[in-house]
Amino acid sequence: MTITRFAPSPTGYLHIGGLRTALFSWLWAKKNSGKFLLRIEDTDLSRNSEAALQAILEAFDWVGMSYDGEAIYQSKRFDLYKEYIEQLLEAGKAYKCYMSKEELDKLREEQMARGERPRYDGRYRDFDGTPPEGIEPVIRIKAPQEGNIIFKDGVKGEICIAATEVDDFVIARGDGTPTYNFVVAIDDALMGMTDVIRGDDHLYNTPKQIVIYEALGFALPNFYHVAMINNEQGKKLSKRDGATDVMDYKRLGYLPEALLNFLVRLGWSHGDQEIFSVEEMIRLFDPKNINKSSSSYNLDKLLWLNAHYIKNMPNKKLATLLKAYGVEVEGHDKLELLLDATKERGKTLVALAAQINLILNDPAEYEEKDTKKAFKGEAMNYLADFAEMLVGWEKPLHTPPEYHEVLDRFVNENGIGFGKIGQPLRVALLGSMTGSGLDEIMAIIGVEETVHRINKVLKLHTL
RNA sequence: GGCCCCUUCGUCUAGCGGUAAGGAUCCCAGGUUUUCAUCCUGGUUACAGGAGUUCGAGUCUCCUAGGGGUCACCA
Repeated sequence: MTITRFAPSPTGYLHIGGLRTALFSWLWAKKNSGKFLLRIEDTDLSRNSEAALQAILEAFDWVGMSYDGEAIYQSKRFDLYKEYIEQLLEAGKAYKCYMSKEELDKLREEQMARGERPRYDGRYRDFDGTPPEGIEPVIRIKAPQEGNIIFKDGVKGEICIAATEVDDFVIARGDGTPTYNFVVAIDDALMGMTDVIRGDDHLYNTPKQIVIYEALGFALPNFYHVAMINNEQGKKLSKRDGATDVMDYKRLGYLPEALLNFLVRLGWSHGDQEIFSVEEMIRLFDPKNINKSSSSYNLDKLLWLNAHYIKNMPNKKLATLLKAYGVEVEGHDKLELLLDATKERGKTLVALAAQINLILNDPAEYEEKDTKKAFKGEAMNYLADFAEMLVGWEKPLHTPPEYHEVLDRFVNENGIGFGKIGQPLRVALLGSMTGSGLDEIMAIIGVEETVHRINKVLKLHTL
């Protein structure tokens, strides 16, 4: 069975890049009817926050991803790690190092001064003398001192790193708490991980973890290192580049399906296909199609995807979502008409909400330029006459075509072009010259409101 | 700096020794639309550079350049 995981450290919100690796892992597990597990990497007791964990779960929930079983907290497994440390110590595969921090710093300084790479010199590797007083020793793993550590990366191919690049790194601190690379290896092995999909920045941790796997006799999982997401300038993504918190995208009016679709195409592809439902992603995803190179993101495409998903979303669902953006239209009797008339114009839920508000409320202000253009010549007279025609209309007025008939008659009777009444009417109704179709707008707000908005304009412009 | 990884239109990407180097987005033009948007049609733009292997290279090898990652008692 395929088992994957997402292993965040709870130090902040869920990053957009983190969501992508989580998505890849999740998809791969789902595709193979396997399991996707969540592990919280909180071994650094001083940096954890419960709020951060909640933020991660909230983001997962928003995009519709969920993990199997219970989340595993590394901070609750210290006893377990201790056992493995003891085991390694007894087997002579790890040892206590009594070097003080000061000594280590001094060593590094000397090495740097000589132009060497700072690394532990192994001075306690085979130590059997009397330990110095007053030092709480750290535990170091005995890493191989020669040869290469070779592993097959599912994305990058074969990776070969000289053993000399990996020194006897610390697996337990002076206070006895285990360190990152050690617990990752233990937990991935114990949790039965078959496929580890993670960021490229972990590539150099892999040989270290392999040292642990081998010392403990664990079987290696498949590793996949996904290249980073950069900003448009090709630099590391930072807060200055805009939204990096997944939940920011919700606030900005993006749909989770659009975000996932955008993310899945960042570094992964399936031929020329651009649009993927979650079901399709699950069916089609395969890490062998993950791109080797890093990608930079560009919001244009996300915006296009978002517009696509908004356009194709059932109105009822849209109405529910819109509530979070200050638009309450669920009970509106012209709901279908209202959303049909607006959803092709709003690329985000925020923009859509603004469109809807524009129709539902009489204009708070009128665009100066459009006003000048539209309210000239006979415009005011036409508007007044049109309002009159609407009020005196004897046939029912509910649907757009019924309103269209009024407009038609008006144009014919006055012998004018559509623009003569259309432009002033649009500005009167919306406050600007762009927007949804007039027939639709009138059908949505009704005769009374239409006349009200016309009169408001007449009053303003006859002063 | 050492080590590792990467390099096709501005951006996301297809390509898996023989293609007029394809798609998407963006941008531009035209059409549809009373406006705007949608939609449709068309267009501009790319194999980082240099050697080599080969009848033939975006695809394989090497070098150069550029970019990224990593070198903790952080994760």
